[in-house]
Amino acid sequence: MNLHQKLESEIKKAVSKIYNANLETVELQPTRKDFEGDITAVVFPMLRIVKGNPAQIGEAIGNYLLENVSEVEKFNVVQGFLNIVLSDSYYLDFFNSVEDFSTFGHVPQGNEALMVEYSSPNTNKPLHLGHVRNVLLGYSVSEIEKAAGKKVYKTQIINDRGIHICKSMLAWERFGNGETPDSTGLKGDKLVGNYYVKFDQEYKKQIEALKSEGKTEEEAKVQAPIIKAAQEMLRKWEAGDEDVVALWNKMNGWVYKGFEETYKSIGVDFDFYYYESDTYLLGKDIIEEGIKKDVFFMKDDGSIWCDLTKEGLDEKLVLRNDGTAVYMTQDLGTAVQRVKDHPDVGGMIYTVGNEQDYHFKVLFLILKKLGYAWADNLFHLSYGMVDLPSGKMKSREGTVVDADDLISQMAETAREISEELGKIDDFTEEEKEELYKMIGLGALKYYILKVDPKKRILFNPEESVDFQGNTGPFIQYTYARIQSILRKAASTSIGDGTSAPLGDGTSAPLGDGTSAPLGDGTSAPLGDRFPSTSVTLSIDSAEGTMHPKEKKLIKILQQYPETIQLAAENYSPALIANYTYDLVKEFNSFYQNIPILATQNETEKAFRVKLSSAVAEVIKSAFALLGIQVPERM
RNA sequence: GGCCCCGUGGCGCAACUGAAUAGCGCAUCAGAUUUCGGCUCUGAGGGUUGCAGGUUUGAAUCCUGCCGGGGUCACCA
Repeated sequence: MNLHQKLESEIKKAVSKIYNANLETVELQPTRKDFEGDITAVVFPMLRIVKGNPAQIGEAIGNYLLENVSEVEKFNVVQGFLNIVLSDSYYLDFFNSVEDFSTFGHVPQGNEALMVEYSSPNTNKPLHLGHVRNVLLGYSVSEIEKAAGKKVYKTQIINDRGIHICKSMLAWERFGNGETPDSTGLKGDKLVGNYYVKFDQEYKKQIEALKSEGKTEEEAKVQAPIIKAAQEMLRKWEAGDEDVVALWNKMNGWVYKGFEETYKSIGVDFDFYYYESDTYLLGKDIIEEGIKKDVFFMKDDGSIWCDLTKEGLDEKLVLRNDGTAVYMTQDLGTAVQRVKDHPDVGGMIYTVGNEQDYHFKVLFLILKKLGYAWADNLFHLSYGMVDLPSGKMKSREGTVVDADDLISQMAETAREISEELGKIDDFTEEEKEELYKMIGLGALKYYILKVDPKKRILFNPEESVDFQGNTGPFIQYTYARIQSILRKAASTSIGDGTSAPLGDGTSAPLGDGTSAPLGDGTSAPLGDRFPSTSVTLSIDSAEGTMHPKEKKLIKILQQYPETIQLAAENYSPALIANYTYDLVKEFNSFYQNIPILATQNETEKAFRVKLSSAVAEVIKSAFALLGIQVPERM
């Protein structure tokens, strides 16, 4: 039982003892900044059950807690808010109880698996900024769910067949002159993407030509020879035509290689791949099953539908009258197939843009109606578009921000900034490149993940992404700085033995100059001694109090496990990002305001070093949940 | 038009799912280094939370109606 729960039950006890009433719930929240206290109990809701003056009730409960809960040191009541102050030793005990901050807050893996689908690209064009958002979200949510104790299978369904694929195949066949990634030095996905664009250009030309012959736009679109040829190619593919299938395999192979490079560069991976060419025929057996269960019905023309009007939606087609599958059929089939393949899967997350909100609403509803146990644990991780200042991104019109270009551009910006600082002049070129990429990616990932997925992002490539303030590099910088301190701490204690290596002339004047005024100026709420006997790392300096900045840091560290839990429940990397920022901001304030290595008292110094180290571990751990690496130096 | 999502200082975002004086970053202004990394820190100015009602002891948050932006209403995926 954690303290939160303990306080809750003690408050209930207090109310039942004093007022002979039973509280259903107790509202606890962190104390507001400008009031003294750590946790605040809100009295107002109790008034429904307990009659009286909120302030008096708060006072009575406070006194009860003071006597019965050892962690409670004092309290104050403001209006209907009971502000509870916890003792320093409570925080120290917590801090000392954590064995390893690098795994702190992570829950051991349970048996139930969650399948997370993300990326799911078409194989006719390279990945762009929109995919980047998708991939970052999917990967991060996977990591968060893992940390919260889920077994996670990362997967994607690759849209590797269909008319759009045939378009780039046809264009390559006609205009490609046998070009390959090797012969051109282009990444495979880029090469294929170029032919997709080429097809469209040719198609448009033909449409114009037909229009000038007096055809309407509609007619021209249907009659253009090149589109007919593409359709013919699709028919051949479906019939298993050897040449077409060979070409299809060859070109998709190029694309996959290109994709893998991009994924590797972004730093994401997958456990399983599903290909639409394998799954597009799935789902028909489910249709029959659905008819038997009366979930689906047949219309006069033989097409199969699902009636969702009772649920406030409309009727949805699930199978064409010629017996061929539609998008919904495939998704039904694929979902069921996934559980067949991996029976431990108890839920799925689909990372797909919000233009498909309706589709997934319907998909989930149908699966529920069909009675699958796991259908209650489906979540559409829906996210808004990434817009450019020029408007929407359109592959065919070349108005996209290419993922690979974007990554190298971010690294370039990182280089420019890094070189000014000049802290890594002794790095080799490769080390530098790696670092720039780490920082550039950190900026990009954080920029995208810190905002609510539902919101649209306007991405301006001109302005590039910030490196100061609430950004990835700011947090990476703080981590690197802590590492610098830890290196120094290690070298001083190893260097001269442990006896007196620390004074060395610098600490004396510094300690005097800075620590005294700060300690006094900000320590208003403190002034009490904690029992130094009961803790391994206590502070027995002259004052005998924990510095408010230290206490605040520990307080934030303590919130990490619940933050992971909350982020997992809400599928929200943004919560992790914001948490990390709060932690870092607090550390920087701590760092700026009180000495660490220059601390005179040895115990206190060791404590501060350990605290810094813990902060660094948590930064690293939290950033790993976002898929962002942190450098030892930068 | 029906349904869904979004609207918070100039800009970009928060607000622990209904609580105290709505926080933070960028930008602006004023300060801080005889200290461990100044990509830092301390402070100031800047808000009738799109508008109007309603519920509540209490609303950015819940309900209703508008306004603005986006999405979706395919036998495309």
